[in-house]
Amino acid sequence: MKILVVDDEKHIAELISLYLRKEGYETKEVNNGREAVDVFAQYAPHLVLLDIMLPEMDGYQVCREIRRVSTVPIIMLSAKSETFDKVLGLEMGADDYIVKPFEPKELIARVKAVLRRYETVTTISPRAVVLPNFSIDAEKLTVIYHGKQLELPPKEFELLHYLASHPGLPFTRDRLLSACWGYEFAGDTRTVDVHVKRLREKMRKDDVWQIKTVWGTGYKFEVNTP
Amino acid sequence: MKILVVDDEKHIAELISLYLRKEGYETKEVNNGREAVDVFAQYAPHLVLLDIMLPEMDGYQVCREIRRVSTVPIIMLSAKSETFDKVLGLEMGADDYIVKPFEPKELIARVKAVLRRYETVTTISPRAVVLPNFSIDAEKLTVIYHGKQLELPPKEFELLHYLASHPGLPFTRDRLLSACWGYEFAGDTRTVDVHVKRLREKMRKDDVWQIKTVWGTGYKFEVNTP
DNA sequence: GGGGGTTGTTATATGACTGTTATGGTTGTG
DNA sequence: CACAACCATAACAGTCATATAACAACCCCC
Repeated sequence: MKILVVDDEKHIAELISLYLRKEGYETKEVNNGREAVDVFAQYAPHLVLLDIMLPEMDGYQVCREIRRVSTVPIIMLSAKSETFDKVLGLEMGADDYIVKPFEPKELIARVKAVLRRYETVTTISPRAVVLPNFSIDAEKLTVIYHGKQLELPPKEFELLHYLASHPGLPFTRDRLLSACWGYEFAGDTRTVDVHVKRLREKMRKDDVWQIKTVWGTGYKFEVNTP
Repeated sequence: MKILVVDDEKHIAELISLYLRKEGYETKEVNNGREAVDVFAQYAPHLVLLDIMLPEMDGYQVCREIRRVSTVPIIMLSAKSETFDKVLGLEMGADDYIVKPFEPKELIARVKAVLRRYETVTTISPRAVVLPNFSIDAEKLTVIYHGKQLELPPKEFELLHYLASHPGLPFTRDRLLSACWGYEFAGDTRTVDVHVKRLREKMRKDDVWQIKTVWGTGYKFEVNTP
């Protein structure tokens, strides 16, 4: 389980990291808001610990940005002296919050609780897809790929989005045609091949995912989990 | 400060309006959901008071529709008898909620609280757009562009303002037409193209932002963040 | 009424995207 | 190992969305 720790005070971020690593989590630390958003897309963590007070972009804004593309659980952090608005935090999509200073125990307990809660909820239909160096924002109709914003033509976007929304599942060409082109599409099924090719040549070979050919059936979006 | 009051019972809407006007707010009242969404786009209020039970489209749906295009604060209203789902309301992006019947005092207090919170937190208000060498003041209806005050025709201004208020989000021509022209506009969608062209030729190519064409969809305002 | 500026429409040009086809390569099968 | 079925690729052509330009209608303020 990967956790992204966002705090402008380096030693605090490191301290938190330490607690989490002790519990077997993998962590990454960043110290400002903009970086948090960027690193989030690259790192694709399973949980985000997010301080409110940050340079450049505050925690609420970071939270909202992340929520644009992901339903990843977020825990907000705030110093006791800062006024933390719970309603606002929840509105922006935070899952829980912790007031600093906190006991290591409490931190771990909340992290575990949120992850447990999240586990049960997110099995269905993500409107946005997030993987390391790859995320799809269905609302903005864009793909963030290795830090760059990729603008794909409509059909390619739909196809990639559909496949990526159902990782591991193979689809027949007919299925893909009716899903992305519509039922009334009467053309050749080779059309799908061509679009897959076009997608493939825009993507690197060394990603953790790829569009695989399922011989005799069609295609699937596969994520390697090493 | 403009407040949009949405309630299907006319006399209740009027009553609420009365309280608010007494406090110096400008108000507009509508009595059903669909109208609320349309009027919202035209009226561009600073806050929305939104009843849950509405004909045609309930308050949750209206809330979601508004959240598609704006971060304006929204306060939900519900009769005590109705089951108001707080979580659902917050998920849809509401900022607060009030149970009817309520004291005028309470209403005003919450309105003020939400507006205050909103003011302090959102560094970029959707009513004013600020970027390097480019800022829009929606109150004064002016654009400051590379140090000069640019006088744009009304329609061009509204279009630019609407797009710039939602950076990164693509809009269909129909959506732009109803947002900037009003829902009664019956003309051709090509109208939008022409206005975009006119805006583009008034702007430099080397700005940090631009109006981008989203093929198959419409247009978006994009800010480059290198 | 006349003139400048604004707005909406239309026709044409341009170009992006899409689908088809042909060819050659790959995979599985007997 | 040969064959058939299937798939990858490239190139082409068609289609559709958008850009552009030119015109017509409108408004409003003198």
